Amino acid sequence: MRVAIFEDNKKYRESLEFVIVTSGDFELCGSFSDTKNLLQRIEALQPHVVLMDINLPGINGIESVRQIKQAFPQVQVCMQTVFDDDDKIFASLCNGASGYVLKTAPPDELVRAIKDVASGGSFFTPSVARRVLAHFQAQPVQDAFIQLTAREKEILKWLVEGLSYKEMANRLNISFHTIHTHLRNIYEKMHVSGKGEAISKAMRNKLV
Amino acid sequence: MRVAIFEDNKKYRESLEFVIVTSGDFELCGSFSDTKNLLQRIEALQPHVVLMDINLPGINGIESVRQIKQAFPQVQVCMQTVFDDDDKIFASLCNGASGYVLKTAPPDELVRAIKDVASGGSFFTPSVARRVLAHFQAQPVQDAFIQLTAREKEILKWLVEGLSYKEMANRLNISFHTIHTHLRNIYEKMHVSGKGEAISKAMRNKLV
DNA sequence: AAGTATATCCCCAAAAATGGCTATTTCCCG
DNA sequence: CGGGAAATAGCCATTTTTGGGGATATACTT
Repeated sequence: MRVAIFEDNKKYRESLEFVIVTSGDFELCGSFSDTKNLLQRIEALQPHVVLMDINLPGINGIESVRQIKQAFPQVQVCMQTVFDDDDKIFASLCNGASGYVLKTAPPDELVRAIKDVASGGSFFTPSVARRVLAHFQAQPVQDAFIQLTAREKEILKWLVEGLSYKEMANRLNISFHTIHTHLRNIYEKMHVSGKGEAISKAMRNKLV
Repeated sequence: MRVAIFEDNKKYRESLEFVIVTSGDFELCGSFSDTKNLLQRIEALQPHVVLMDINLPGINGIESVRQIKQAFPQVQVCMQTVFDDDDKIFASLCNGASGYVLKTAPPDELVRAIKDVASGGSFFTPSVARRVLAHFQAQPVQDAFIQLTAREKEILKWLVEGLSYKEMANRLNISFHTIHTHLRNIYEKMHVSGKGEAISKAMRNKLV
């Protein structure tokens, strides 16, 4: 298991190196203080996992992970930082990072994280996991009591796709009038009065 | 650290009990095979962490976590299942679960998960973490080159809100015909042919 | 000065959507 | 068995949307 490090703080970089080489499970294939020639280095070293500091001089860690994942999708990147800052977490994760470990984490958590991401899983340090979770739980209050039947959901789905009554009737092999009736019922259940409101409410409430 | 278990499979429940009592860090305060009198039990036992099977008879685990978190927000719930099914993962997490451990996970992972959630963090088993991550990285392929003018964006916004041509005309103090013209231009720029497609494309591409 | 983009307005006619009302069949529940 | 939900289908009339032609004014660019 080949691991590469990008970390500008010399002290911390050396302690990372120590953890990696003494873990017994990894081979340290590179350790750098900046992202110069980033892609060439990755290309040459062929690491399985990259440990990347989120605050690097020059091109920062967030942009780096994007570049790495674009050029080498099979390389897994695990981010590291002292701060657990929302924006940076989400920016990193959206750009392709597979893990996020705080620098305050104990060595065994780091080892664990590397193993997890290398084997195709992901690892979040608990405080980061908590923030990721908050994102899901902060979803806009859904109108809970919109209870559509299976048929109605299907028709709503096609409505959102942009089909007309006629097209839906053809697609589902039922009469135009039936579509009409269903849509009337859907609008009533959703408390809306037309296509426009129905579609945006459906999308916002994830009814489709 | 008080831990309660809800798990209908007797064998597995007993092995959970064993892990909890032998870990040395936890006090097993309750172990149940169903969710009868759920809230009363929680009330009486005052657990710090609840281990909840996602597939329980009667009221299922997903509904249970919702109820627990609503009545006792300070109680941390960690979900367990043999399946790592997308819908259930997200339903649980959105309903307030703080952790998600597969039943195939080794005991030390379970212990770790309980400690993490008890201390205010969250824990995802690596495969679950990977799926959570996938949700962030699944950026809808944005149609990059839809260049609307400010006025067009404004009209599109109201269209998504569900306003009719007439209502928009009133709102913006311009003629119905102007709305008509703008929408024609908007539809052409967006490569759509009607309200329905325009609204869903606008929402998907975050044009509004 | 000519050309282009933007916003505004208008006519016409066809196509689509909506709302009120009724009706049949099927299937499930008490 | 009777009642109710769900899916199906229809009639009628009105409103809304859409696409095809225009047109004018203003501002900014070349």
